[in-house]
Amino acid sequence: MAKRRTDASRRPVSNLLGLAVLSYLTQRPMHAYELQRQLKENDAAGTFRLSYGALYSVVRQLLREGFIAVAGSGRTGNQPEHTIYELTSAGEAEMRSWLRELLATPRHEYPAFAAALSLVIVLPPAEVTELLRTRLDRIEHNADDIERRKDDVVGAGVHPVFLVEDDYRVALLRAEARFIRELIERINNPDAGWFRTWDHYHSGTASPPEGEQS
Amino acid sequence: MAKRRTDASRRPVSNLLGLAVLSYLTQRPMHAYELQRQLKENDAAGTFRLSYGALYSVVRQLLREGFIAVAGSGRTGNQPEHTIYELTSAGEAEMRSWLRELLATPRHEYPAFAAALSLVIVLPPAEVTELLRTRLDRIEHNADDIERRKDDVVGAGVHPVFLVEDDYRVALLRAEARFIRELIERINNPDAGWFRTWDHYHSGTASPPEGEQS
DNA sequence: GGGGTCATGTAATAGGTTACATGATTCT
DNA sequence: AGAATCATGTAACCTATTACATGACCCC
Repeated sequence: MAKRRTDASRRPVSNLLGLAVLSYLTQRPMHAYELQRQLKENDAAGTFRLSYGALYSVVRQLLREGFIAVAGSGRTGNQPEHTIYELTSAGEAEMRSWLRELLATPRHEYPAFAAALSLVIVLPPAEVTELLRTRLDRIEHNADDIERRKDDVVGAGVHPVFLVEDDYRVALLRAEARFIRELIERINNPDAGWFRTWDHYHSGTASPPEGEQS
Repeated sequence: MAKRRTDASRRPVSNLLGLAVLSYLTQRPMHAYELQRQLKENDAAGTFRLSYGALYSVVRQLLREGFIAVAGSGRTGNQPEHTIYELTSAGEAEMRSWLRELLATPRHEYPAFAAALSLVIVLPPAEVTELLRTRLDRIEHNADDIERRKDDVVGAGVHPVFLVEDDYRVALLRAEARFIRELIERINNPDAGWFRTWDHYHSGTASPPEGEQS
């Protein structure tokens, strides 16, 4: 139960897998391997970065912070024995507070595509256009896949409230697709004069990416 | 120059800060502190997760992989001496290949909000609505801020091609705002029957989040 | 001339990823 | 009966974050 928040605003367990674990333990006590199985079944793997090593890590952390506790041990068949964990009341409080924060407060994230865009000037515009077309295709396929899968699950009787993350993903992917289409337009519209800037960057003594430089 | 890719598809330096460093070094050799200054000036801090510790780490890795090389050392005034790094041709190749990949291939990311949405059923719908309203507000402010800042910079004479990341961010934020508005509608539309599912989850022996369970 | 902030890093720690281990089932 | 996969973890390694260090310069 080590309380040592350097920064009062940060949570003692920061990995979001921890939140998933807490919420799954509201159902009933489980052992680590079972948590993994459940997470996989609900393909939470699309939402949480899930690896068995990480899972063990967060379970240890949750235990250290007193958010979960050992509820005994068990064994199935002749498989290795395993430790069973249960949610504590501190853990339930943490889960709620964490969820509230995540819902209400947008956090600054660092999508890889934004990074790439910020440096895009180092590649020639024709190549960039080509690469963007490829991405556009893939993005649209991803969105279609998610939608299809979701429809299947809903068709199988699951209420849509359990699949809002999918809607969210699709909304973002569609928005990205629109953005890319417009970007391709802008790059290749001669009136916008992007080619000139590009050429200038490549020929002269280059000014830095994003460079507002003398 | 340790080459040890367990998985052929993964890059030996994975931190995106490394890409930024490579691209900045195309301009001229620099030392680590100067890189940091440049990155801050172009507020790349909004795009790359930037901390001085991480920067040093990445520089070491790039060096180890032969993507950059020591180009001597220098000193300004009476300040501590510093090591100057330059881009190698391997480094330039890596930078281009990396950029191409980032542009063409969408990578699966794990936004915190998606995680929260996937567990949203554990909070009562009225509270969720309230929290979402708060987020909506903040999202819109964020988008406005980015746009304003971008307009300022463009107004100061920088070509928009150097600020596409901002457009991208704004596009995603606006899309998220739309999504949240619709979600609030859906939650509170009695015809959609979300309340019933919610209540049922909270009353009975709870079924798991996302639960397609017997 | 003392207090802050700039310039330049190093060191300690903790978190996450990956590889490895090993007995039980199940499949063919 | 041997191969593959399941069930259950532990250990090693690498990375990233954070704290600490220390001399210069600058402002009041």
